[in-house]
Amino acid sequence: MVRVLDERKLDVLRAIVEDYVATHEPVGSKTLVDRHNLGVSPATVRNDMAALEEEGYITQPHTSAGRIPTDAGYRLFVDKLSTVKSLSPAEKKAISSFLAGAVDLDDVVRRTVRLLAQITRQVAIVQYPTLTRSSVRHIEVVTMTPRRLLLVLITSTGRVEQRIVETHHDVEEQLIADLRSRLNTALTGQRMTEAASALASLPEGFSHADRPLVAAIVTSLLEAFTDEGEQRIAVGGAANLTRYGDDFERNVKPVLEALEEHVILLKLLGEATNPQTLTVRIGHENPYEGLATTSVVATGYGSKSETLATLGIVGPTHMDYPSTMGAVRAVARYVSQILADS
Amino acid sequence: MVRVLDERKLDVLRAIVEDYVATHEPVGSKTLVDRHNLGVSPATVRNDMAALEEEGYITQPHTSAGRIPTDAGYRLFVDKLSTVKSLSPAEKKAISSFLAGAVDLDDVVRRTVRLLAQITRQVAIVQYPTLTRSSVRHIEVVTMTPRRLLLVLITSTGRVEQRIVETHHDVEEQLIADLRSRLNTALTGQRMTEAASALASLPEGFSHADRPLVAAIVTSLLEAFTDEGEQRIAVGGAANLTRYGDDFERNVKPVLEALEEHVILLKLLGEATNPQTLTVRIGHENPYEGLATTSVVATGYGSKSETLATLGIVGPTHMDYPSTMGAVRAVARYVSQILADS
DNA sequence: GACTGGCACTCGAATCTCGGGAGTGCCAAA
DNA sequence: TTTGGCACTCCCGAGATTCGAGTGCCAGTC
Repeated sequence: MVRVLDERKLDVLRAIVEDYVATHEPVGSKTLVDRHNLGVSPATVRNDMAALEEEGYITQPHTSAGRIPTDAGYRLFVDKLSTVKSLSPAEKKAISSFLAGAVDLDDVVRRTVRLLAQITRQVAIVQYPTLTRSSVRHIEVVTMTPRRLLLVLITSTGRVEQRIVETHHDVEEQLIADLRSRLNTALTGQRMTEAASALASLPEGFSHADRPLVAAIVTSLLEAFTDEGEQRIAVGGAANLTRYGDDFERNVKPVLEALEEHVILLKLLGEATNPQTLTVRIGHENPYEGLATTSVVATGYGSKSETLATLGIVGPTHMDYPSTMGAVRAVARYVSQILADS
Repeated sequence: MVRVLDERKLDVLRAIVEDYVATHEPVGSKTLVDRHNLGVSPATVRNDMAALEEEGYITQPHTSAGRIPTDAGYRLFVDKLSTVKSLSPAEKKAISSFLAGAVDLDDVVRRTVRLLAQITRQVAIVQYPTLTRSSVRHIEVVTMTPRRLLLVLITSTGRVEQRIVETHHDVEEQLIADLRSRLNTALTGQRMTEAASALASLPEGFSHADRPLVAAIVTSLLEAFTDEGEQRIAVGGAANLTRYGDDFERNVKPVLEALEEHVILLKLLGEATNPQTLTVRIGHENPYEGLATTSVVATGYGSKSETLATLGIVGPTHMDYPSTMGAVRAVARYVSQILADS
């Protein structure tokens, strides 16, 4: 009965999505025919619209209004009806030179967030490279006060992690030096997971008296290795939330709240995919109530063989998917490239 | 002619401010007399109101509406008519225990922002301790690749600053070790400003061939010492912007934009005052257009003798000043205390 | 069978009207 | 100087009305 594949019906859906994204107003059959040259009459379009509504791709805010796409409509649009839009050479140039100016990892992330927010005109989210996927570059032990040590962990990705360890007795410089050299001998170059297990046998090499201190340090480092000290995330472009239109309370507030909860953000970004694959979550597909009118476009970044972390944007469901996806993909690629050079 | 000091007139102003802050609605003479026991008739209050309006402390949104305070009105209220409200013992306890759980400087700042936003229900801003006011605890030089060095600067306040230095030739481990020890001998314990000048003579101790590298490192460190690598700032509680009422575009958007521009934020926070003094900037007093309906409450934190940095909140001019000021002051004190213990 | 023009119908958005009421300013009296 | 009285202003909200974009359906044409 229902012709699933009807070329023109899909054209109509595409036109509706494009129009609605551009105007943010329900689109009617007449307008549609005027604006896009579909080569058929409004009446015909109306028939198709009725069918599309029947199938759940579009809906009417109220009788006698135009149609707007449903989440399912956007989904179909993204999956079948659109192609990711590449950036212009000028834009690519701008991205690459802007990122190239970064002085350290923090700076790379900060710049990336800024850039992504600016290009997409949406809220940008960038996760810092995960610790577990990198290896130990160096461990430093610094005496702050005689009873307080600062551990500094430097990873292969350039990330610096710090932990404070309190002791019950004054610690001698000699012991610190010893610790420092043993830690580095044992751990440098190891991947985080391996390093964690290598730590276990560390206390053995020390005198009985020093064991408690060493144990405390081991605990602290383990914590650092296993990312227990939360994932770091950078957010930018919150001012773009203005673009949501009105109904601030319902649309914008939940997003602002989510942006402050890194746990939620991580869920939104989802499992890191490789840089070739874009994840798009539309409206209700998001694992967080309150983002019913919000979509997430995310992708992983890192080397070809290994994804370091995820970045993406958050915006209203009625965003320009082809351009946004293109921008996210491009930025992810350039960041990967910059990091690969390190 | 104009009696500048009229006790009752000030009472009326106080009542207007308090009422308006509570209800966010223009307040009329009748309501005012009902709600606060002023002991006079509405007619009398009306006379006072007319005078207050004449003097520029209150205004009418339109004829035949109640009055709302002007910026000048809030200013007078803050300066003369209100006393900073202390927190309850329970709240103090909560603050102190929440902050005590912090594991490092970053964590202290993150927790502070969160706390401040939560207590005041406003947007919180916390500046990281300024580098220039702290001293060098330790400098670490790490080889990342043979031609790429990572400098890690650890300050007395526990802040960790990193810089990458590229070289033209491979660098030998021996040289690195030499550098590390000389840097630390020369700089450890020095204040940033002194350290900067001590750096100048560093290259002298090295062979001619090594000079370029040492010079590059010196440049990089100087940059780090002098805070050129921008001030770090943490922001939280943006979701509280909902509290502004409507007119999103005019009130909320500029604030969101300002929050992303650290340069602007620094100006807003203003010169660090000592922890005893609260700075309040009301509406147009702010050095940034677009914050006409916004006030800033800020104060410094750090030790008694020395202010490390500034923290504060940003909110609508019609905020509850006594409570907000109390909260900001309290948080600043507790943070100072936590940091002093380090 | 697919498309089209025509037509009656629906219903939200914008405009208007209008009365109620909160609030004001002014004045004369206490 | 304070107060009660009073006329006046003007915002706000509740209908009432109009307007028009958009729809669904149907009969006619290719």
